[in-house]
Amino acid sequence: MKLKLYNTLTRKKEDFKPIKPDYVSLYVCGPTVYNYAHVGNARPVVVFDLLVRLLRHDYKKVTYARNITDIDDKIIEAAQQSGMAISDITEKYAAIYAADMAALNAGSPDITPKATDYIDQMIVMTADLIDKGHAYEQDGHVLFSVPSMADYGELSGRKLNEMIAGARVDVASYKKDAADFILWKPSTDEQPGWDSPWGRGRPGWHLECSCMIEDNFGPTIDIHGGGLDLIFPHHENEIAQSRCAHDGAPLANYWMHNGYLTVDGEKMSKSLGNFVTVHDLLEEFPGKGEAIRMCLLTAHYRQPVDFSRDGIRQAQKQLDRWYRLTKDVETDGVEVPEPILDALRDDLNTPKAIAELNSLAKKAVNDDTAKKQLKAAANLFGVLEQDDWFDGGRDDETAAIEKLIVERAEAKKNKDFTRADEIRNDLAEQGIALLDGPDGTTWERK
RNA sequence: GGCGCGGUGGCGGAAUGGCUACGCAGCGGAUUGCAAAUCCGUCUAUACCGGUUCGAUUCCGGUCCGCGCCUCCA
Repeated sequence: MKLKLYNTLTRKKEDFKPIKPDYVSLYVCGPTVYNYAHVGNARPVVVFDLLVRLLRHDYKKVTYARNITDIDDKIIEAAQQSGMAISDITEKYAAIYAADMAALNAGSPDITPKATDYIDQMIVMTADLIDKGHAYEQDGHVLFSVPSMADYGELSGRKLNEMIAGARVDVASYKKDAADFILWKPSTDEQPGWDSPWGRGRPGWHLECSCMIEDNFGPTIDIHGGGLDLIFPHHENEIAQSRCAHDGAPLANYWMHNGYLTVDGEKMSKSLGNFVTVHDLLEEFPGKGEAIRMCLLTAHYRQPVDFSRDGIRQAQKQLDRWYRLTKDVETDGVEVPEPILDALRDDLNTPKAIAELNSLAKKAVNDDTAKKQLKAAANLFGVLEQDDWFDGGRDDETAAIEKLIVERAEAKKNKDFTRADEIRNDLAEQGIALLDGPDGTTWERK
């Protein structure tokens, strides 16, 4: 089966055809680095990581870019409040972000462009848009002129007059039209800034993505991704900038947007305060990043996922079972079974793929080939990649546990079940479960 | 006000014009010194009202409920 993707631009599932037959270019909007990422922020990371794994399986070459926004008013604010230098803040949180996402088995993108490395390109594009009549300077600001673009709103399906009626916006005095948005804005002496034809200033939010895509890929990429909340205004404005700078060439042929992570049915967001950071969650579930990943993939990516610890526990149990089945299994040369690939090729139908994995797990009980296929397929899914799933991380305790297991075996031999159960219960209190099998006793950390 | 998404069993969550996955939990059994794990079996669902149809959970219309976006947001 060929890959099908739901395209936000057409609101339909479409057959995926990359610009070049063997190559796929993909750009996903990344974080603004001024604090910890929450679980909702992690959802697109996991979703698009899975897409990239599938694309790498099906295509010869894939280039995956995810940017880092390291210049933004929120970062400036964070610097003022903390007294830290801006670069210290952005480097610190970019590193934490990378580590937290890696714990969810989300691989590093091929390219991680930083906004501050693209200031020159942003100035060039801004000047170009002014030249082409799509932007204007006013009071030290440069604004994109939305009315100058005939088909503005194609992605979000909005019309200009409808938006203005919404009027939750205070229209700034320097805007000619309420919908116009900033390409470049002036900086005060305290604010970070770069010299430009319009004075010392800094770029607007949307511009970096347009420039990074142009610089790394050219005018048009295959897939552009991000969360649902980026459709408007961010992606709409990226399209406006890029298409007006590139004689109307599309910015991306396929636009993909993941649904929200919710908490009690409401969107998890920093402003609502109902968020849990990935960092904290990893401390709460040490060594179980894969369970968090799995939990995020239990629902189809365009559906909402309601966050709960119980969901993570459920995912963990599922993984426990798969891990037990594939212990010491090698996957050399084993192909991922087609039903699982086809489920993923159907617009990333992860629940279907998980169901197929489970049917494979059922078969794997007494079938070594199925065991290998299960592991290979799970690896494509981005799970079953840890060697220390059950005994993660605490080497200092291992010797003590094994010593108690020996003592208990001795006790059992002597029919001293009181002592044997005592050892079992003591270890259980430390979160260690003992499993008596035909070949002796093994243990798992819960 | 404008635009959009969704309501499936106790819970999570797919799919489909006819026979409704899969997982968790529950229940029964096998196994076990006990337990866990494992295996076998098993109960429960398509918000409401109309329409189209031989047949609708699926298509159409309406009602109710929940959520989102409308320049901070993944």
